[in-house]
Amino acid sequence: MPKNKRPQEREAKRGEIVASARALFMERGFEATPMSAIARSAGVTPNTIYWYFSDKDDLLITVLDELLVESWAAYRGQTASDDVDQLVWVVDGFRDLHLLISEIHARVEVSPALAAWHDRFHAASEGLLADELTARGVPEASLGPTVKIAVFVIEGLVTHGLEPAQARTILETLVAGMPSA
Amino acid sequence: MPKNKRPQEREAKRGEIVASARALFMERGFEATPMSAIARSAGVTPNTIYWYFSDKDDLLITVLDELLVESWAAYRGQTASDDVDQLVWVVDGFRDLHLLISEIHARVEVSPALAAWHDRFHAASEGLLADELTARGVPEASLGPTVKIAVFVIEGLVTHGLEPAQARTILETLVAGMPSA
DNA sequence: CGGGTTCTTGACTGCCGTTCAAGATAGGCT
DNA sequence: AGCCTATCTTGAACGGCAGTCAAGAACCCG
Repeated sequence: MPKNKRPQEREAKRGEIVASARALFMERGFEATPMSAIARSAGVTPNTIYWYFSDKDDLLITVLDELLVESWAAYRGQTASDDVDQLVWVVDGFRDLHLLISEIHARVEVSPALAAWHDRFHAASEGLLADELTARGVPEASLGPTVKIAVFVIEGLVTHGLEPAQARTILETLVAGMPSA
Repeated sequence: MPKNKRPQEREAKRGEIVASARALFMERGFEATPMSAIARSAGVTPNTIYWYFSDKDDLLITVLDELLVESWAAYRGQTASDDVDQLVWVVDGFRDLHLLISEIHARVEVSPALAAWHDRFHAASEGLLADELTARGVPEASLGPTVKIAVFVIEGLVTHGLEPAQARTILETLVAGMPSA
């Protein structure tokens, strides 16, 4: 195309690739989705994807960033009544990402770029949770460990696919055991 | 070989394959270990492995069973002073398995055999932990959720590779928040 | 010393992520 | 108008992977 191809068209095609990848990654998982399937779904040859993304991990990270931005927006617009309700809401939101979440944790050991994304994600969400728990009266001293525990429980609930009812009970027990001022 | 080849030799070769697989799986992880590397390390052609094991997952499950038996024996022989010490001991034992543990959770979604193993493992270890916590005074009513929380925290600590000191602090906070009689 | 089971292997298939070099496209410049 | 060149697309190919297959080697039992 032209020297300065209108970035509109470029971004449109790029966006289609990301959308296809996102849908397939969420539905079948990362490893189970070949580049060829993403390409087919986006109406493109596999090679074309490599013009827009350096490799499959790069595409995954782009998808994850997109999901992250949307989740963040949804979180801001969420009506958090109870403490437990808030955690339940988070777990519910992650539920259809459980395939990806498990695979991310496995791939972190093999893809430095993904490891960096994972670290950023944890830092951000733990910071958010820390604010929330501080406001709820968790003392500064035990804040760090309490945040980690909550994060690990959330991850466990999601990756092990526990039923909503059971997840709620567990989160209630978790909150009941949190240190308070 | 013979009709009834002395099972000694057969088991010896099978054992060598398992030992090689175990070492490589633990060192590099499951996905990063090709069958060819296991074969080379065992002094065998890749095809030979398929005489003893139906596929790579079958070999993995054999390795995991072996590790499980040894862990169980070590657990029985362990001197559990404190509550926290006990959990710290468990986390320490799992530490060099963190590659495998992450990969198991991802592969559970794709390999029914591995999923079955994972379920059995959780049932067994949660049963064990339930006994332990009951003896420590956790009331029957909140036993289930408390066990799940502990398991998820242990898995989180292992897969995220937290430093021993940090892990201990987190486990202390966890135990402090457990319901008591 | 044959025969049939147990074991081993070389050759192969199909799929994967990724690379490469050739081609198509179309604005900017003269 | 017509070339230049950067941008984009693709067919073909590579190397590595898990797993299959059919031919062969090994060796106890009759």
